[in-house]
Amino acid sequence: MPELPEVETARRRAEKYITGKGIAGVYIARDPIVFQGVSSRKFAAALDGRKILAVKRRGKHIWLELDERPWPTFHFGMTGRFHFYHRQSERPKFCKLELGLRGGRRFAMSNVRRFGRIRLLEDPERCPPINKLGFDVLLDKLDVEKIGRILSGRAAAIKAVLLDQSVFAGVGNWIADEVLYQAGLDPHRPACQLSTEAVTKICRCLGRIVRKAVAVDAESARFPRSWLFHYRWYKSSQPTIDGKRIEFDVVGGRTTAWVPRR
DNA sequence: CTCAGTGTTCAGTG
DNA sequence: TCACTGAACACTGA
Repeated sequence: MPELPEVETARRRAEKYITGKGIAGVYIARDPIVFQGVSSRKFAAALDGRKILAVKRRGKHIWLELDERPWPTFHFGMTGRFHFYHRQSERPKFCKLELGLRGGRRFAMSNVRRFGRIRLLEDPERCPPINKLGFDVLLDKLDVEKIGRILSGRAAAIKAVLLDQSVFAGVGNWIADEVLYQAGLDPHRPACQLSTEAVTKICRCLGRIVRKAVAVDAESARFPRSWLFHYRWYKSSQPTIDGKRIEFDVVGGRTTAWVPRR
């Protein structure tokens, strides 16, 4: 589910479905990994009876603003999802948290692989990990000069730096590869060697890709046919795009699909 | 049966 | 302290 467009889409759906609703009934799964050891009693006590005022996002993190603190804060990991439904019998598999809402609706987060996290924070925006995040393409203006300065101090491959949440909040593996493909840049290039022109291109492509993905509700089938995204998954079959071979390397610890120039 | 995966964090190194 | 690398985390589906 989980790069910026998917997370923003989940945020919008949640905003529409649960804003203004009162919480009446909380289910918390016993899962010390996802809840990082915070007891289910403490969680339920913090949420039950509260009113949901807003649903906010920064990077890949989402939190609910309630009428009283602390506030629940979600990270999807690789497999986290939100669910919206009415009957308890529809509770999803691997449900970690379910809120009953006044009026009969239910809201839940599931997480198969347990890389996701649900935290209880006094002030999510000012607490780690959210206060450590860098530029969020949708919330912040991408300041090319500032970003250029950051990149000039990083010797790691640009692909690795694109994945660094303290620089580009919300960018994940497919967005990083898509940006570099559309910008015509080699993912192995040390970030500090990029020209101003290359940095400008990265910022432009990043903005365009994320906005477009959000505009189609992060439904990948509606991403433009020209995007590398559609061709990158068939690793074993030597895929091509536009007649050019797609290469697969591990860069920044992640599988990287890229197209050598010419 | 084996392995990779839309992610983060932490230990270890330089 | 900082930048960086690689492993660990947990589980499913190809």
